[in-house]
Amino acid sequence: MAATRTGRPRASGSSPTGLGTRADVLAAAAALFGTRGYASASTHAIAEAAGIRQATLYHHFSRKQDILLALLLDTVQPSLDVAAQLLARDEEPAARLWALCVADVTLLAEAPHNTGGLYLLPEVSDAAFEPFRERRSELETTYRTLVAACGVAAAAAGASLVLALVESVILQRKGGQMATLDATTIADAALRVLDLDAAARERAAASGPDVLAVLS
Amino acid sequence: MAATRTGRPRASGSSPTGLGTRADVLAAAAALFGTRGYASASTHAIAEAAGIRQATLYHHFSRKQDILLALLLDTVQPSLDVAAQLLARDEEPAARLWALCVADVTLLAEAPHNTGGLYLLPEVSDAAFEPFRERRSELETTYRTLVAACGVAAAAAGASLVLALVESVILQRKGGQMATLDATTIADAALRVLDLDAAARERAAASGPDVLAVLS
DNA sequence: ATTATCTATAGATCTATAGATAATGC
DNA sequence: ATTATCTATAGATCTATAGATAATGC
Repeated sequence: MAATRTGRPRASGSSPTGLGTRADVLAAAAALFGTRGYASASTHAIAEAAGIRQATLYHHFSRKQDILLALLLDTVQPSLDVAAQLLARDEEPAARLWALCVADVTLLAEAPHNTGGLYLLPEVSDAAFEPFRERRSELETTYRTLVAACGVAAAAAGASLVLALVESVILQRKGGQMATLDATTIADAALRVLDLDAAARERAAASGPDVLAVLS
Repeated sequence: MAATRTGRPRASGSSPTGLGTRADVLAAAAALFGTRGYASASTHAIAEAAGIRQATLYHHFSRKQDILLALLLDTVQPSLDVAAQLLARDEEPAARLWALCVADVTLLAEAPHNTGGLYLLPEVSDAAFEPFRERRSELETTYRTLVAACGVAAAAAGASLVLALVESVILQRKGGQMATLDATTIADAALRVLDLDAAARERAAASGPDVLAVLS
């Protein structure tokens, strides 16, 4: 059964991830883009970390930019999926926002190689990454919608602050510090930032875990 | 009086900033590092934007890294100055923390070319930028000290969240959106994140502007 | 004489393509 | 025959240095 693969074998070693060459390249690139930067992470260095020769990259990705684009899309998609589910439900908005924060913090905290931080690369403003920026913008819209539904007047400003708290995990990981903040701590903080009253915050934090539990 | 400068004249035009070549280079580099990234901003592109030839850069900076280092240090220094002054005063900690937040948000919001965001470049983890990282770490320590003095038990976690709110200005500017959040809004949010009681927050926000006013 | 600029370039990359090779699949 | 890898390389960079040049200062 063990899928024997077609094609010339690698010169040295085998798939570091054990998930195939595409996954090897993505993992290697995620690590290098995050630590050295996009342009400084050469296709040669990525290939070496992936256990293949430089030119073999181009059998899987036609341009270097496609590697970063794939990483960005793979990272934002799970957040978008959670956001879409929460937007469609009818629990209290504050409870759903709390659940969204917990889910996103968890995704960011547990993603290998801190891929959540890749969107901070200046190169992401390049036209090639527009498909990512569009989805990222959808995610922000969901935050804004939920914040508005919580009764916050300045929803855009509130959503910015909430997102800043959620993404503080990225900065924590970048700093190399142990993530001392757990997801619920940040979600609780988000509700305080929005200045919801104590009763509403307690209800949200109490029912939030149930909302989280129904997500697929 | 108009200081006629020595040295061969430029081939084309004159100092874009009007503040001399070093300032021209720093301004050009700040813009390009922020929009294209460190490695992708070639010394040729920086020089061109500064109105000089590529090789002339090296009369002012001996390595490309020194340009980024100068930008990073110039950006963090004013924050450190404010932080040191506030740490030495004896007003209520919450009022001083509020003032620090307002001062830092203002610096980040008004800095030309969003230089505050340069510390997010992956290349900053290189050994060459250790002098910056050390000062940056001092700034974080000041936040942590003030947060602890506010009576917050988890001071490190609290300081992380407060810094995330302050630095949300950087992300706002990166997104190209108009900065809809003003400094006091963010400082108020910081006190809520720390879960200070309403009376303490009101006192801090009331006396914060006076603390801010005495800073030199 | 000193300074800040310039032109020219060496040497070291780095991306992407061309074409060969070594497996499996039919 | 198809596939995934390999080797080799063209062409385009990019950083930093060497040395010339055109100003002012003494």
